[in-house]
This record gives sequence, C-alpha cells and structure tokens, in this order.
Amino acid sequence: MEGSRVKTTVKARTASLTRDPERTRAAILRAATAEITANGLSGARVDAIAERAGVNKRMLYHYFGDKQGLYLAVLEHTYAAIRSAETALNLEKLDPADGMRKLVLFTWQYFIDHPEFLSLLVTENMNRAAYLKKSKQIRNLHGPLVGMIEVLLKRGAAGKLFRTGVDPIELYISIAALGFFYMSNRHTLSTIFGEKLNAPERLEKRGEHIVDVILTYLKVSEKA
Amino acid sequence: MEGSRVKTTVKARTASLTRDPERTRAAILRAATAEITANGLSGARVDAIAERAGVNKRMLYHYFGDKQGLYLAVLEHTYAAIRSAETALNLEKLDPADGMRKLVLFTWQYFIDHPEFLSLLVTENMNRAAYLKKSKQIRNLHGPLVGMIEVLLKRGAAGKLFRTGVDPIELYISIAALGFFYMSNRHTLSTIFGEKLNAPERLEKRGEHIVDVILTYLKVSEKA
Amino acid sequence: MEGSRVKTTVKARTASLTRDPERTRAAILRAATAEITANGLSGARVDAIAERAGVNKRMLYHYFGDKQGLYLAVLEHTYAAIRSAETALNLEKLDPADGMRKLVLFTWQYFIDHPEFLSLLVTENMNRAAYLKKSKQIRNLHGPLVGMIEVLLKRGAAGKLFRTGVDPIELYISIAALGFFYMSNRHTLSTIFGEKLNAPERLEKRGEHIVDVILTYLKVSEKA
Amino acid sequence: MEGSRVKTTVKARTASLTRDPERTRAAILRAATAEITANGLSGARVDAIAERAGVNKRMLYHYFGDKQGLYLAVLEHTYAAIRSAETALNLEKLDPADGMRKLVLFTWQYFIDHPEFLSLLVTENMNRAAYLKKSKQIRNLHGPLVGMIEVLLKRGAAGKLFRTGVDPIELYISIAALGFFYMSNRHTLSTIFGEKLNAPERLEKRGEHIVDVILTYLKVSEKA
DNA sequence: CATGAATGAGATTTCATTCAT
DNA sequence: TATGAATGAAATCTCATTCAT
Repeated sequence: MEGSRVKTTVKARTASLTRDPERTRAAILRAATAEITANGLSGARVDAIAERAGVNKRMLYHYFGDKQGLYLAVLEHTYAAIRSAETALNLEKLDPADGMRKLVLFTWQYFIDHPEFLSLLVTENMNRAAYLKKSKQIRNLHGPLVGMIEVLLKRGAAGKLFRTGVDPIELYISIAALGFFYMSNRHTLSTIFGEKLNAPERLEKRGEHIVDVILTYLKVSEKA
Repeated sequence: MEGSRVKTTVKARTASLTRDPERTRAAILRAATAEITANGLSGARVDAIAERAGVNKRMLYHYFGDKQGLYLAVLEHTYAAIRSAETALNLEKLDPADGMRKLVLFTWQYFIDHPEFLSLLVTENMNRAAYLKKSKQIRNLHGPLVGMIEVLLKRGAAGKLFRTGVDPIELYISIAALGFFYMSNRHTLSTIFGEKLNAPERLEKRGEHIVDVILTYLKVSEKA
Repeated sequence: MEGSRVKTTVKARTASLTRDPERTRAAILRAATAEITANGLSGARVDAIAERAGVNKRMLYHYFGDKQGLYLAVLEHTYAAIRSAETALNLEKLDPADGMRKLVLFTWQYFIDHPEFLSLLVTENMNRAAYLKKSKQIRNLHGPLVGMIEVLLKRGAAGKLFRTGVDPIELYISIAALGFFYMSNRHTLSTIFGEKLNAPERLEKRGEHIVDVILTYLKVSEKA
Repeated sequence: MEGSRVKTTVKARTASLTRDPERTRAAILRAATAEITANGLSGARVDAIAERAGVNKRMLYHYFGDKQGLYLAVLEHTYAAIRSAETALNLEKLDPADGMRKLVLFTWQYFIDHPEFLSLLVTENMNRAAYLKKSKQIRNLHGPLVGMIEVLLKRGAAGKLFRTGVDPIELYISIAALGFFYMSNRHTLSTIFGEKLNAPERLEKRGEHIVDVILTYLKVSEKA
C-alpha cells in the first residue's frame, strides 16, 4: 500500500552542513515541516526527512529526541510564525473598517502563502490537538489576537459603523474558516465542482468575497 | 512512536458474522470508516479494522482488494450519503430565504452529526484528492447541489430579496466553510482559545451565527 | 564492540514449522531461553532468537508482544520447571537426614543440568527482579518449598537428630548458595584458581562437600 | 525495549575536570564501574558513562581505547581492591578459629560494602571469563589468598581444632558462596520468599549463620 | 466463505565510534 | 587535552499482504 505518499528528490546538500549545529537544526526543521505537511504525521518518514535535510538520520534524534519531538518543534515553530506576523499588523492605527479588511486579507493571504500551516493544523486536529495541548508556549500566543479583534469591534461599534454584540472569537473563526476551508479542501472542491480553485484570479476573487461577507455582516445594524 | 493512534475495544462480534456476505461487507465498511476517520489513511491499521468488524482479516482483501480499495469504498459511501440527504431537502417548495436557511442549517447539522464525513474530506485532501479523482461516481454527484443553489439565488434575486451576481459555488463553499472549519478544527481552536467549542449550546449559537452571516450577505443589495 | 556475544549456527529448521502454533511457540521459547541465558537480556538479539527457532522474526511479536514479554515468558517457564521438579521429590517419606541429603543433591544436580536456570536468575537479579515482581504466577510458587523444608527440620529436631532453631529460608539459601555460586561463577573461579571446576569428578566431589557442610551444620547440637 | 536500564542524574561536574589527566581517568573509571555494574556490559552505555563522569565521550577512547578496554580496566581495578584488602588481614597472628572467623566475616562484609564487585563477577561470568583470562595481572593475584587459607587449616589441624583433609579452594568457594549468592540474588530471593533480605539486622544474622556453618564444618572431626 | 499463522519489506530508534574544530 | 556534532551499522518493532488449512 502507501501509494499516495509524496516523494521529493534529494535536496543537493548545499555545501555539506558540517559542524554548523544551528544550520543543521534549521535544515531538519524545514525538511520535517515539508515532509509532515505533505504526508501527515504517521505518513511522514524519518528517512525522508533526513534525506531532504541532507543530514544523517541520527541527527534528528540528537536534536529532537524522536519523531514526536520533531513534530512538536515543527508545530510550535509554525504557529509562532503566524501569530508573530499578525502582531506586526498594527491595526490600532487604522479606522475599524480598514483594520478589519486588513486583518481579513492578511489572514487569507497567509493561508495562500503558507500551505504548510494549513496542513499542520489539519494534522494536529486529527491528533485531537494532543501535542498542542502539551505546548504552553503556543497556548499563550493567542491572547493578543483576540484582544486585537476586540478593540476593532469596540471602536467600530462606538462609531456606529459595526453592529454590536459580536463575539470576537466567533468572528475570528469565521474569518479564518472562509479562507481555510477553501484552501485546505481545494483538492476535493476542485474535483467535485470541476473548477480550478487554485488559479490566481480565482484566489483574488475569493479574497474579495471573504471581505465582502465579513464586512457586510459587521456593518449591518439589525440581525437578519 | 505512534503515540496518538486511537484504539477501541473490540466490538462484540454480533453472533459471529459467518456466511452472510452482505452483513460482513457492511461491517467491514463501517469499521473501516471508523478506523480511517480516527487515524487517517496511513494511520489506519488493517488489523484494527478487521478486529473492529469482528471478521477475519482475509475478508477485507476478499471484498475490497486492498487497503486502498477499502478506502475508496469508504469514500464513495460517505460522499453518497450527504449528497443524497441534500437532494431530499426539497428546497424548491420554500421561499428563497427559508430555503437558504434550511440548506445552511442542514449543512451545519450534518457536519455535527457526521464527524466521519469531515475527517474523510480532511484525509482525502491530504491525498490531494487522488482517490476522489478516480471515482466518476462521486464527481457526477454534485451537479444537482449547484443547480439547487442556483435556483434559490435566482428566485431570491428575482424577488428583490437577494443581491444579484452571487456565484453559487463560491456561496456554497462559504456555507460549508463556516461550519466545516469550526468542527474540523475544534480541537486546536478549543485549545488556543480556551473555550469548549463542542458544548451543545455553543454549537447551536454557531449555527445561528452562520445563518446570520450568510443571509445578511445575501440580503444586502449593495456591495460593502 | 560487542565482542563477546555467543553465536550459534542455525538450527536446521526441522520439517519447516508450518501452521503448528504450539510448536512454533515452543520453538521460540526454547530459542529465547538459549539466547538470553547465553548473552543476558540486553545482549540477546531478537534476530538471533528467530534464527535459532527457525521462524520468522515477526512471529516473536505475534506470540509474545515484544522482547520483554518474551523474556517474562522464559522466566516463568524456567522457574516453574524447577519448582515442579522439587515438589515431585516426596521427601516426607524419608527419614530427616536422608530427606535433607536428597534435597541437597537434587538441588546441586539441578544446577548442573540446567545452566539456563542459573543464567536466568543472574540476569533477573541484574534487573533487580523487576520482571519477577510482575509475575504473580512465580511468586506463589514458593510456599510449598519452604513448607517442605520446615517439615524436615521439625521432624529432625523432634528426633534429636538436628539442631533446633534453624530458619528454613536461611537454610535453603545456604543449600542453594553452595551449589549456585560454584556453578554460576565457575568461569572466573576456574581462571583465578587455575583448576577445571567443570570436570565431572570435580562436580561429584563438590556435591559431597555440600552435603557434608549442610548435614554437619544440622546435626551438631550446640552452636560453635 | 530497554525498559530496565538504570539511569542516574548527572554528577555535577566538579569544577570541570579540565586538564587534570589523573582525575579525568579516575572519574571515568568510577563512572564506568557504576554504569557497568548497574546494567551489565552490553547494557552499559558509553554516553551514560561519559555523562556520569562529567567528561567528554572522546576521553573514554583516549584513555581506554574502547568500551572493552574500559571494561577490562574496571575489572582489574575492582579485583585488585579485594585481594589487597584480604592481604591486609594479617591472619597469621591469630589462632586458627579466630583467623577463620575473621576471614569469613571480612568476606561477607566486603560483599555487603562492595555490590559493584559482585555485579562485576556476575557480568564477567556471563562473558565466560573471557576478559579475566586475558589479564595476567588478575590471575597472579590469587596465590596468596589460597596460601593464607592453607596455613590456617594446617595450624588448626595440627592443634586438633579443625578436621583434616579440607581442600582450601573448596572451602574458600563455600565461604564466598554463602555470602555471594545471598547478596547477588537478593532481589529474586526477597521476591519469592517475601522477606526483605537487605535489612541491616537480616544481614547481621546472615553473617553469624555463615560463620556458624563454616566453623561447625571445620571443627567436627568425623565426616557426617 | 472463512480462519489466523506466517512473511518480507521497511519503519523507528539506538549505539559505539570518529572527526572537524 | 578537550569538545560535541556527525556517522553507519545494526537493533527493535510494525505493517500490509499472502498462504495453508
């Protein structure tokens, strides 16, 4: 069996990574991210990771303990990246509608640019978030995100621009959902609908649609 | 490794399934669905499926060829179920807004009631829809769904109830997205936000939110 | 490293052990006993056991779970053998001195005939009896042995043949010690003393010596 | 597997053993003794030894060649210690019975105080004394011990205190056996008999028992 | 149709030892 | 002298699949 694993040709071991621990570690992490997001945790092969990274298999164990430890490192690294990018948005300087639009588009673009983030979330949910629950580092990362959205909503409501009573977590889940599902399920969706959802113009159109849905929802004063 | 596979106690082999081909086949399919959706395709164990089904391992091969064949059967069976349920909705008899509300709530409820459907889509997307592409049966299933939505939109636009120019596929993806993402990612979302997204009252609230978002979007005449 | 492992040529797989589970299980157990007693638990190789047994390596895991499970089975099997042989001695029919002589000589002869028993005890003590503690089966095996000795001592004391106040456990340990140490340490002892302790006439002489030491101790009425 | 290896926390590397060859060597030897006696030769880990010793792994190879060389050094060092302690007993000044008692008690106490000596003998016997045979140094160490016992026996026989015809080697083996087996097998013995053989008062009682057995044997004039 | 013992290939992990710095 | 990253070989264990009955 195992007919559906994704294989990749060996990365020409750039300049033979001798005696540069930091670089070796990073190479392993990068390779593991690629292999795990392509094949899932149980589908990922330690051999393949080592080969991709151009290092001896033994090194994975040296740096990360075991396959699970490596996965956890990948997870933490990947989560930290998006949350740190979000924090850099500086939405507080924009007016509420522009701030929200920026957040929505950023989120959408991030999903497009980082398919490994999507895959990893998918994998981790198949694990019932078992690893995520172990990582304090990650769990503490999300207060700022919610706070950011709360401020936008309050300012929008105060200026009579947005409806009131919106739950920031519910809203964020919707913002993420509209982009995440489209990207993470693009293979089956493209197949059943017979359209190339991956095409650049299609992606741009989708981004506008998401902004439209979210802002329309926020701007209307009365519930439907 | 393999610390995160989900195991289940053996299902009391109901009256020893000897000499009832149809029942044996169904038992295998049910067991395979459970095992695969719990652990993914590469995480699923043939032994575990046989044990769950209470049949001899050899039977899997007899009825389904190999693990991949079994997976394909599970996929087809699961997809056919939702599409057939949708067709039974008879939306054409309702007014556009009620019809849309019914479709949205049906979809949401279906995701709640059929976690195996979500898991299977997730798994199949990790496979880049390789199996789905092979199954003509499934691909031909989706014309009616799109047609159904198209009719609702046209009737709503004609009656000045809905905005015009809405792409039915884009809309369906959004309807599905708002529920799918919430459910499929509930483990990580619950963890990072520290809330129990699975609680019944939370699920009901989410359903209303989704209806709200979709109908608000459709009813507004001008783009935001 | 690992220069001191004991290897053995493959046992001609007698009549190819096809489809005879009981025989396969027994063959594995026999091979495991040989390999583990020759090399210790950590020195024993699963591959070597499979080869000795003439079965596929996979079978060890099929029948015994893992290497530790196999070791536990070996331990239980080996312990049960000596205790059952002891019970068959029927010492109650002999007069106390003859009974004691018989027990001592039996114990000594058993150690000569079953070097695997000695090796296994040695191995298990290096494990701090971790496996033995887990096995209720074995722990419950030793009441009869102590009882048997107690009866002999009482009858001997009642007949003024043996001294009084002898602790049966302490005595049994001495009986075992005088033979066990000689056999289990024969390699180093032969080396440092430059004598072949393994020679048959030497073994017989040792048996008489042990009987002499134990019976002299028991028969004397006053403490030295 | 490897569920039974004994691990220990790192010994605070006392003031970083840089540039003190003698100290480094001694630290390695001490650590190796601990690791090997705890886990056997094949169970001992080079990494663990280095960590225990607080030195770089490369140093083991520098000083001792390889793991086997290190083991041999441990063996020689440990054997030399007991033989040198024995020589210091000065038994020739005591009357035969007191001399014998002193030797017996010394041997017993030495086993109590030096569990690493017992473990090492056990390990070396599992190796069939392969290393010991290579070490002339050790083999030449034992003449004096036998001589010492011979003198005691002769003096005792001459004074009509001891029986005649006692083989000093056979006797020494018995003296050692009565203590060695009790200590080396204390884990399994404590388990099967359900008593704490390791308790201080139990150890003292055992010492008296051994003296009793040996002296009773020697003092009786007629064979049993 | 049904069983479950058996297999071979390959997965993860371990370990003594060497090498560049 | 000292470091610890790096290695290759080999160890334990897993898994889809086949085969004798």
